[in-house]
Amino acid sequence: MSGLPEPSPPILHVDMDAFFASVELLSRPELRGKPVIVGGRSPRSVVTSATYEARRYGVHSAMPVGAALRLCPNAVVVEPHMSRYREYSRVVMGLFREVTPLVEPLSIDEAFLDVSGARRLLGESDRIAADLRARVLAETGLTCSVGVAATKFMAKLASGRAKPDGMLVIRASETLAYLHPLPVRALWGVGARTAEQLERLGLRTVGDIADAPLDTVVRAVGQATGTKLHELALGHDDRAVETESTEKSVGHERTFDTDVSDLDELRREVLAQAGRVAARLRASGVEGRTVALKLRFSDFTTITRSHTLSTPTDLGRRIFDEAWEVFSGIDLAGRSVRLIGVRMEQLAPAGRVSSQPALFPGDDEPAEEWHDAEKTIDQVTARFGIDSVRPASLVRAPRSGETADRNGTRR
DNA sequence: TCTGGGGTCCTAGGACCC
DNA sequence: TCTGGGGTCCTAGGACCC
Repeated sequence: MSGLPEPSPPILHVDMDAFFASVELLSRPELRGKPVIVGGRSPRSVVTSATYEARRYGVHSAMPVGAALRLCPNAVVVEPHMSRYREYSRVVMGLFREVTPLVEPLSIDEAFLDVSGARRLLGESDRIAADLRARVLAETGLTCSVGVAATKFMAKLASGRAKPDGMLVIRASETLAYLHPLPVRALWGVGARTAEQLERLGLRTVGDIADAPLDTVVRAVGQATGTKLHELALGHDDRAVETESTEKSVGHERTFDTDVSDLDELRREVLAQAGRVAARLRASGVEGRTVALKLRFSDFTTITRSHTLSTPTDLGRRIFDEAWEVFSGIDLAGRSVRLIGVRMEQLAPAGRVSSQPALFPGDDEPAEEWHDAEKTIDQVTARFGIDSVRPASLVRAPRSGETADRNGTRR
């Protein structure tokens, strides 16, 4: 190595702290400092976000709200307001884009930033990160944590370890020393199952994976995952920050408060979901070719059945017809249904109307029932005060569990 | 008060084609 | 005649992430 100072690492990973819960605290300041859980009101809802005061009791995301309350009986449960979170997401992503156009949103509350170009103008990346954190707080009242590193994976790892309200820089020269003592679970893509398989082979730490022959890792977890993990463990990750992404599927699903065996009720749910999926496809300007139906039974076994159409569609009627056809082919064997969902896959940009050979029967004059479903969606959106000026295709019905909110628009 | 809802990616087998 | 080999599409399930 030369005597030149190491350049500051180019990748930032920004992660909002307890995002949903923190947004709720903005409108309920009296709850600040208290254990707060964001979760639905239904008996089967889970924790979607929790303040650090609640986490101290062992509460974490995806935990049933009931279980969380047993751990932390004083916690205040707040229902989620997705549209509000989306709005704050839009604002913070906008702040990120003032730093660099190279922003890759990973989810509603986190993003990668490539600041390799911005450094010239804005200073070293740790300085950029500190300024950005201050800016986000000043503009939104929300805190975030930032990881700064040479690669995406290391930046994400760093932000996780900086939480909450912190920042961590891992220089390229420090990567392996930092990485290798960590448990395999720290690798991106290693969950409970994969960790178990790796540990069965005596691979306990990231360093163990780095030292193991690639073959061994591949045999344990498969070709793709094995290759990826081995690379990550060696500190290799050449993925670029991608500003563009294309959606691969659009779906809705619902877990019933109590299991359902009534076919009419299931049919109505599929009808409503097909309509919402179709509306979202149209809003995104895409059509889908594969209709997938998902069922989860009382015993939690889950199946999916799909069918690929000869031509793509963004019409609720067609999606419903196909989904219900698929449903009819399933032997329920007397089981009742806990969850049902409809998803469209194989998405592609919608063809121009003129390229459509013809409307399908019923699309120009919807069946009575179909018409009712569309009306229901319109009523719901109207009831929640969604801007009626906006074209219908840009408005979607609130998700179940999502409460009334002024702005129900997507994006 | 057992286990959400939105997704992505991978695997594996069979069909089908060349 | 005992059966090749690769590529692509479709389908089902599962792991994982936030």
